[in-house]
Amino acid sequence: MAKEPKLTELTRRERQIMEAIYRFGKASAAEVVDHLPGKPNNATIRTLLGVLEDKGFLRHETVKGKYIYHPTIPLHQARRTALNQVLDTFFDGAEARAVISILKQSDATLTDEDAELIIDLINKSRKEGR
Amino acid sequence: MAKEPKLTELTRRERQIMEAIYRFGKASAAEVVDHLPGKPNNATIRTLLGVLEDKGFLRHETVKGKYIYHPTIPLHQARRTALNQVLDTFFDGAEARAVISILKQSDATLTDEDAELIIDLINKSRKEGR
DNA sequence: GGCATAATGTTAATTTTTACACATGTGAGT
DNA sequence: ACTCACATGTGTAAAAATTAACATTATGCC
Repeated sequence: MAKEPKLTELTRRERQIMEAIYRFGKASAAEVVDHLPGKPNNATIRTLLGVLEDKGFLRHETVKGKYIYHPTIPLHQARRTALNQVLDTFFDGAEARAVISILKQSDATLTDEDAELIIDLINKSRKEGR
Repeated sequence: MAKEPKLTELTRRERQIMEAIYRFGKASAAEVVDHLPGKPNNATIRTLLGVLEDKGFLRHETVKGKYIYHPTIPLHQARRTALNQVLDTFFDGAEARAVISILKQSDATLTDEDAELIIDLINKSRKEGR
């Protein structure tokens, strides 16, 4: 079993697998292999799929004898975590807030404050640059 | 020596170190240790710093006997790579374009098309949601 | 200069990750 | 039901990553 899976603490292959599955929403072992750099051995991927399931990142359903894996962490939550990580590392506060605002469109509703901030930033960049 | 360093192909620790250094712009071995989860041994970090330098991700200058490490890949390029990775994995086309547009503010100037796209998306989300 | 403090480089050992061979199980068509 | 093709699970081995011990070199201050 697992508790509180953290997508940031995966090994390289594990991460590659999770990314592939998030891209497609779900995937079988063979499908994961097809979309992974280096086309690793099928058995290798199955091992790691099992590990990821144990760690609580994936669950599977059986369809005609095939295992179809799904992420347990919902897309909207995973994307938020992944993006926060990137923003914290590579962007400063104002830029990060602007990006976050845009993203709220998918999950929830943009607040007026968010929208104004973005518009301000856009106008500012228009004046300065060019 | 190195050739074409790819930030996406780092080990977990290596990645953590690079992230720490991008946050601060530069860092000594001791500073990296302080800001890393688990506070790993100083010697461990120095080994990895050496590896990262060999691989071409870092360079260092000597200041009063201390090594200060700097990323070789400039911030604007690293952020673009990191963000593209996240966008490709977790976001669909329209969302991704909107986010990218915002980011252009830091590197270059926003184009009119970019700005309009963002404003459209904002207005759309305002109408729909709420 | 000489000493204490703090930095580095190197090397080796442990732990973790990755890979694959082999045995077993499931499904579709004949 | 039989068989072929394709899935899966597991145990073992190889490769890679991570860790830290030890020796060396540099700095700052008396």
